[in-house]
Amino acid sequence: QSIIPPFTTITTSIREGPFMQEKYNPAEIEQAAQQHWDQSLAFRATESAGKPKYYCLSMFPYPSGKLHMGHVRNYTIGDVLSRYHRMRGYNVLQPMGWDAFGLPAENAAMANSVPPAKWTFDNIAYMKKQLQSLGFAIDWAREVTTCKPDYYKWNQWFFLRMLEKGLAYQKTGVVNWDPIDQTVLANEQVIDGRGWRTGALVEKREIPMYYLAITQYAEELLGALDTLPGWPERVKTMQANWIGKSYGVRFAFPYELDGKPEKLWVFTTRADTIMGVTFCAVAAEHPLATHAAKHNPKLAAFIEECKQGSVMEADMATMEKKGMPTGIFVAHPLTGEKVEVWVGNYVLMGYGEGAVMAVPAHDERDFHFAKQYGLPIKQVISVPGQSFSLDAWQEWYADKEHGVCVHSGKYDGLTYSDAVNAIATDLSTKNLGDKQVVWRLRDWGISRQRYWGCPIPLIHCEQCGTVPVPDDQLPVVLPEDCVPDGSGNPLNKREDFLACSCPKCGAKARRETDTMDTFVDSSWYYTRYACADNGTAMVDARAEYWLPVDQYIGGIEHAILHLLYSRFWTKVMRDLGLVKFDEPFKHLLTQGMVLNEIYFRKPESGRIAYYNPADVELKHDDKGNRIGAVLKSDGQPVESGGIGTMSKSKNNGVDPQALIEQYGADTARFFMMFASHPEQTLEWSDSGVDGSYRFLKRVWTFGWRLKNEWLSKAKAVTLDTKLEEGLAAARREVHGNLKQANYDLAKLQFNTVASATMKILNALERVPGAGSAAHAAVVSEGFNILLRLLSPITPHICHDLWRELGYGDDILQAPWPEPLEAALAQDEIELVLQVNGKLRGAVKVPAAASKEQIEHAALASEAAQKHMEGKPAKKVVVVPGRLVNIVV
RNA sequence: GCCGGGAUGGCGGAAUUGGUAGACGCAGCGGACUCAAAAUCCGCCGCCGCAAGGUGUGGGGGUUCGAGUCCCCCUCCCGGCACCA
Repeated sequence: QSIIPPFTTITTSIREGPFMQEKYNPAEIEQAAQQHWDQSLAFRATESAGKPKYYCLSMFPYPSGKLHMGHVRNYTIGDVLSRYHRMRGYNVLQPMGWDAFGLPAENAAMANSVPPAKWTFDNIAYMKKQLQSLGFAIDWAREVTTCKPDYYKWNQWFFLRMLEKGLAYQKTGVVNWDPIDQTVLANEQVIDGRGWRTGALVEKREIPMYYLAITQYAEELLGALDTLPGWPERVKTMQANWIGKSYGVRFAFPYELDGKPEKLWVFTTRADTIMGVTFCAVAAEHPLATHAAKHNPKLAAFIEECKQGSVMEADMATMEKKGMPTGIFVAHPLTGEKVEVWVGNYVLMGYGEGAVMAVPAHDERDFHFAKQYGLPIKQVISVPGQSFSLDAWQEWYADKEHGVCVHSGKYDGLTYSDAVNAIATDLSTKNLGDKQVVWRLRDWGISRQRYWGCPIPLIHCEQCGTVPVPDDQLPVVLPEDCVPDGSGNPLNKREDFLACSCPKCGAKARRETDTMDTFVDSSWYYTRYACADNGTAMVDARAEYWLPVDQYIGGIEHAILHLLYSRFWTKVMRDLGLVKFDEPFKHLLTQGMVLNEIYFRKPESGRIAYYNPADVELKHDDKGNRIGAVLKSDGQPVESGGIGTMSKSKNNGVDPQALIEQYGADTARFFMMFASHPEQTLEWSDSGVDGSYRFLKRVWTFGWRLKNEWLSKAKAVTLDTKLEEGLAAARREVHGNLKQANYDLAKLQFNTVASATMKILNALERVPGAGSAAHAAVVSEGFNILLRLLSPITPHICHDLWRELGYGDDILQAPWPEPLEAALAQDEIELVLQVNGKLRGAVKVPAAASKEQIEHAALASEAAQKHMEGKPAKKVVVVPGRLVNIVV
């Protein structure tokens, strides 16, 4: 239970007394510091400065209501980097904005009968205040809000440019359809295959949509990953796998339909197994399936069944694989053998050809499918030393590295690549196929049948068809007073929005009511920060100064979609001549998620109730092991649901506002940095916050003791003279920790930087000889370093103490601290002594000792003699500066 | 299911990338101050053991003088899977 009093109970200031220390009052000093930064326009960024630029960008928030811990973590990381680089002499830009379109606003509208616009703008106002109270060094003059016409106008303008270039086009796409509400559902709104509001079984439905041709950039998006050394390997790997370049063979099974010759096209990466094909499978929507179903009611019913369920890939991959024969046979392209075509619920129409060849002997899914339906299995690959059996699937059946062709006629004995080449050549000769590169990446469908998004700037005219809105009529403004009711897009009922005249013929026409995917908004906002005030162009020369972003920071959950779309958008902007850079983000830091415990009770009937961890008390045994948990309010047990990301649905969020109000922004920021490595998940802990607050109180108290008791004596001594060992040791610790902290900062490992500041304060508190001039000098030097090292993490307290101690007017202007080699130097060092790899003691040697001298000292040591038990040393391993290991 | 990541004391985490495992902090225990409590300060704190010592980084195997770190196999957890953002 926390016992730190809230700000309101803190007594008045007592600065006047010479030996009195003011109580640490974060509310007061944080407000004063923030006011100082505001008034001095400290974070206003301009292009003209003759310093290297550093554009530090955090992913902008969705204005969901209030900040959550993930935001605090994200923006603290960004702010630490911004302030650090600023002190390093960079011209820093750190902007902020709002990813303001999206589904939650419509849900809130339905729940509260408030228009999404009002809800969104209210949230923005509140969250902006919160961000300001955290003291982030943001240039608010560049704020961008994606739901405002001055921003989304350029989405529309750019979409029209892409349309002209053929990079935007129309085709049909499959969506989740709720048959009761008669509306399209987001994947998130489909729960166990049913609509979240109606409970109706969701259907797949094909509707016309607009797509952006990201696949035209697949090659560059993949290849350019190599030009991004500042990106984490894991993100690059995920993107490369997502783009998914694969080499294979596209080929056809010829057949006759109503007397006419036809071809069933498929694609495979395993053409070497083509002689093992025993059937084909097509998607339910495949024309061949439709044809076969005409006179086959059972098949028609099965196809209907396949159309049920969600469109999510995870669902498709985990569902039970089902199929039904069509009764249609095609010819094997090489042998001419008859091969039956099946409809399979696992074949996707939207991917590849919507049809696959099946080789049950060498594909795991086909194997199980064949076993289930009693289809033939024909082995055509063999691995030496392994024997094929129909009983169970074996990993090696799909091994292309060690396998060779068997039972494959002229291809027998060929390895994977030789077989693929030979078979592709033969298919090509017959005009039935060829080698082909295929991509897993699909074009980006941007149409959303939703209200709260950027209108797609198109007009439907009965005479002229679909006509783009002319540039001079942009933006197509979204009405801001609609309240959605869950039954489709309310724009369809807005005559004032719908009614327009055709730009071509002038006749009465209808506006397109689909809006854009919100990923469009976030694909280029980082460019707009450079020129947010430009009303006549999407970007201008200032973008060339600031971009690309030097450091981008955001959640790992965006590793693929957002980051890939942004890279794509940048390349299109470049090809349209708007910018000159190829990649938007030079360095990327993907922060881990913020997690918390989940507690719940499951009543015998009714819904699960989740309880916030703050309302739950844990029971421990004598040794501190957890033995249970009870709800504080009624003392009855609750069940543990493990840990998970903070979310409304699991009721395990922690409100940062309470944290800021109770402890102050500096404590919140320090704890966020201290609790874990920025790239790892962070498990929330209330008690850890107390420790951070205690540390800042100690910093404060130490600062005031220094000012009141010691500082005046510090000038009497210069630190280049030889210091007494206790003082020299303290100084070594300060500079050693600074050195380590600078090393860690370069690795963006802020948790150990925070630790280093704690170690430095610990060292300063132990400096011997308080009252002497030498003590004062060592302590003042150390504290000066501490304040600068700590200032990016906890800027307010450091700002205040820096001025109080007279170190300068503004710590923002101070240079970054560097360790002094002279302070680190040591005459004698201690090495770890091991015998047979086990720790047995230590040896002291002169810092400059040679390998032989170290060996000698080690062998002569008492600890070594004891543990060698008189046996001769077989080998002595010396690791300079670390250890010596004697092997006997 | 597929792709990516993770697992270290009672807890969050550290370990200079193969060299003292547990830095720093939280919790706990003991003590000082106090009429008392809070705050603050000092000390102890992986596990087993009185100790000597042994043992220990999710589990199993391997490489090495030496493995949390490298290799192989397995388990569990987290993120993403194209309409949550």
